[in-house]
Amino acid sequence: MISGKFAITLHILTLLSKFPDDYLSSDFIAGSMNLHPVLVRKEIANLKKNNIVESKEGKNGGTRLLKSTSKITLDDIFKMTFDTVTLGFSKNKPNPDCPIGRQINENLENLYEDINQRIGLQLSGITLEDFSNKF
Amino acid sequence: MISGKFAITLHILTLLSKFPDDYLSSDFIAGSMNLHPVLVRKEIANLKKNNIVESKEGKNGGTRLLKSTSKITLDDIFKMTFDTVTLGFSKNKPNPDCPIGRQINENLENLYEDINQRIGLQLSGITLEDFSNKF
DNA sequence: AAAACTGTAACATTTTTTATTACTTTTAAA
DNA sequence: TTTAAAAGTAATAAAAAATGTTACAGTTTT
Repeated sequence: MISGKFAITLHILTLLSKFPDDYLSSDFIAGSMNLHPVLVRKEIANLKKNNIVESKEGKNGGTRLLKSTSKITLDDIFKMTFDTVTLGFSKNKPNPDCPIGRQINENLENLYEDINQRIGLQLSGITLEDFSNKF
Repeated sequence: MISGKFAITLHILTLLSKFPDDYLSSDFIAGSMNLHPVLVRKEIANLKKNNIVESKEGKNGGTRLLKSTSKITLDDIFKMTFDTVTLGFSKNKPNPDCPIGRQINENLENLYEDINQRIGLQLSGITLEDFSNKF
């Protein structure tokens, strides 16, 4: 999965930020986004791996934030849910005998690296707290 | 089609820039990227619509640049091949009774608009000539 | 013990992207 | 003046990616 992860994860975290003391169930969270609870749990698994949230199993279980909303940036979320933003590559092994084909992907890669650096910089200036305050 | 268009179009234009006086056939171009000629012609149709290239039908026909490589920026290409860069949305109609669900897409949209503005700014500083010179 | 959860793998479905075919039109050259 | 080599384009097919579902094991509270 690539697309969707960032938006789902940010949605989850925004919800958690509004109830910092409660364990929210994947069913409750899924209800807010009209999504299957299993997909929510998959993204929560990723958040746990990154020590952003903790979960409690069993009855009355659920998930809550581990870190302060002011200590989580959108760049953190970007990095843990998205590889890189790209505008596409030449995917069918371009002709190695053509000087353009031979180098196109390398040059695209360089370009996209720049783009991603700028996006990272921008997103690192926005905390989950900032984002959550918009609601 | 969304993905692929930018990379394919940039590849086409880079090739054309290396032979500014020749009409290159879609078959020749497709050969450089190991792609079906029909897909190449589709992207060329888009370039023609934007007055970047012209084509000649019939035997010995093909496509060539209409504009100077120093007058075409990567932002021009971005704008004509890509809607917007996003990190995804909540696509299943999030719950309108949830304050987060109700507003999530609007807030994501705002965020992505910023991202796209910055990408546009960056790409507008790179001409086709600049890019082509890397080969 | 029952109920309400999480965790996760396997599988199914849907959507998007990419590729192909088929056929029309145009032009240059033999 | 016929043939070959090209573009243009619509319709369809195939492949890949994303998303959704089921099923079931494990955990914790009541």
